[in-house]
Amino acid sequence: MVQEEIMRRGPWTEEEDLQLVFYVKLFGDRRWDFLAKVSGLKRTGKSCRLRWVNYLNPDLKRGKMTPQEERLVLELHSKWGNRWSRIARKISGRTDNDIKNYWRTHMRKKAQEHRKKTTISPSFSNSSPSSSITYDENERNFYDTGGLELSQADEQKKAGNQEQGGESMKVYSMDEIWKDIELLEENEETNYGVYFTTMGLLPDSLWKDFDWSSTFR
DNA sequence: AAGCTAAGCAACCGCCGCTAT
DNA sequence: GATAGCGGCGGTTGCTTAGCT
Repeated sequence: MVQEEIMRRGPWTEEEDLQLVFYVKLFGDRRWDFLAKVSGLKRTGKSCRLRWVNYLNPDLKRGKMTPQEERLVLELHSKWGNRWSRIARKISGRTDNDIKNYWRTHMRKKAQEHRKKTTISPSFSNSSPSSSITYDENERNFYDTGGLELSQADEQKKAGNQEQGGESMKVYSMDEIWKDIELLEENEETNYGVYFTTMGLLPDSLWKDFDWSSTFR
């Protein structure tokens, strides 16, 4: 008879957090399945890893992205596309999830600005009055760029496909869109210094109250 | 004050690649 | 070499909070 252990799902409780931290300190942050079992947490190894990597790891930075970080994300994303973990490794204290979430929000905003622009100022759109691109498609285009490094091969393939596909509607390349975004960013650049000096990192109560120094020693 | 919408964040899912057996 | 198990990654979803009407 197989005993199916009922796994807990959803938000983590403070007790679970403390328990996980304790066992990670004890056994390290590698063997997640083992950790999940030995800790007695009714969570999967994956869930434990995710909780640690995205929340409990004391090396994580909390709070809003700094302008420097934002620029770095933009730069690296234009280079690597949606390789979130790779980007995250270059930005200390930020997780792939952080960056992914940031990008999603950021791109949603940009897509909206872009949409406004195209409705207010048709010149941007190279006068394509009956553009059949829906908002969702626009949003996805903004969100899901391949990155320069990774997409070059794809772009070549796509170019070939377009030729084969014959007549296709006018769609703006990501290069065009990115140029536009970069222009926007540059125009905003002068404000960054002000934001940077006034912006602090605001850890939540857990981080304030928890004695990490004694836990990790 | 209540309702609505957007933004932010945490967590899950499915897939893929690596590794041990 | 085949394969099962695990960790890691990217995509997506859903809940909470903040801001606006």
